Amino acid sequence: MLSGTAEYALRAVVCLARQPDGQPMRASDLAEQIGVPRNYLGKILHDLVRAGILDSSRGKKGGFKLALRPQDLTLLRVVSLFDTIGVGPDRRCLMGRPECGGADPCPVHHRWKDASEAISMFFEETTVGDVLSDE
Amino acid sequence: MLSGTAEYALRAVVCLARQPDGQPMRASDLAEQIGVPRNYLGKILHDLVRAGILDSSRGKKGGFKLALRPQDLTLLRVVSLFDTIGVGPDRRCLMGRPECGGADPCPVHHRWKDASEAISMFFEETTVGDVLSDE
DNA sequence: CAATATTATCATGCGATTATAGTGAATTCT
DNA sequence: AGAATTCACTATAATCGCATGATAATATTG
Repeated sequence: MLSGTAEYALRAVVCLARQPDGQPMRASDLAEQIGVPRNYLGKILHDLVRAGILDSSRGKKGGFKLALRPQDLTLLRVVSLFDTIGVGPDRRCLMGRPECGGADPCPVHHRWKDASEAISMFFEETTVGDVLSDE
Repeated sequence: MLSGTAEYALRAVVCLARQPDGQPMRASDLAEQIGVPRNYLGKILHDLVRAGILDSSRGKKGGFKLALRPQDLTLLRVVSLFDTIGVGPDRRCLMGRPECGGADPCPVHHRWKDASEAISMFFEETTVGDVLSDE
């Protein structure tokens, strides 16, 4: 449902959003806290920086921090860097019928569309702020 | 959203369900019809046989056929052989909190559950018979 | 029984994802 | 200035899913 890499990214982002005053956090600490191999997490964090989701700073008091307010960062923006969520524009019918679309849907087309859109909507509409809301 | 293998299996099963009188179909014919590499499909079909979804017979008039009535075969039973759909019993929280369950859900737990259950429900409640219903 | 057709199974290659190692560059502190 | 710390980047290895090909086992037919 979600690749390991995407899930790591999500946890890292949420963990950073919990930092008081947006204080930066070192990659090693982050890796230990969320249980992800240190070097691998480094690569993921770097991807997040290049996407503008995180800011990084080097040196003694450096680390990673969120570049946006949590409530402005959707889960989709994080996850879509690593996975393709939901049914893309070129996604064909579940049953492999190329002609299955608006005009000539297969019997299960609508039910499948509803279900898969529920997933897309979740990632589109949920923000990191929502995840934090009760802590 | 669904692995290639699972999708192949789904198409093969649907194709077999369309056979008149449950006549067996050879792996090669099936492979050609649904556009899947012959040898690879053989492996998938074998998996379906071991799961009790298909019957196979060797020799001159052999082939594969459904072992159940289409309306008694859910898509979940086919797909779950190859993919894990939705949130299984041991599936941890989306955010990686081991304690996230019924009693102490994280803020997005319910929304995530609703969305992912829409997918599970689709596969659980849709049968091969449903897919065939308009032909 | 022999010939043939078909599934069953194993061994292997390929590519994407996942993970590791190591070097270089920037920042901070003394 | 110099040392320590930390991210940036590249190269490489390990793992897994996907796909192919060849061979063995089994059933049907005559």
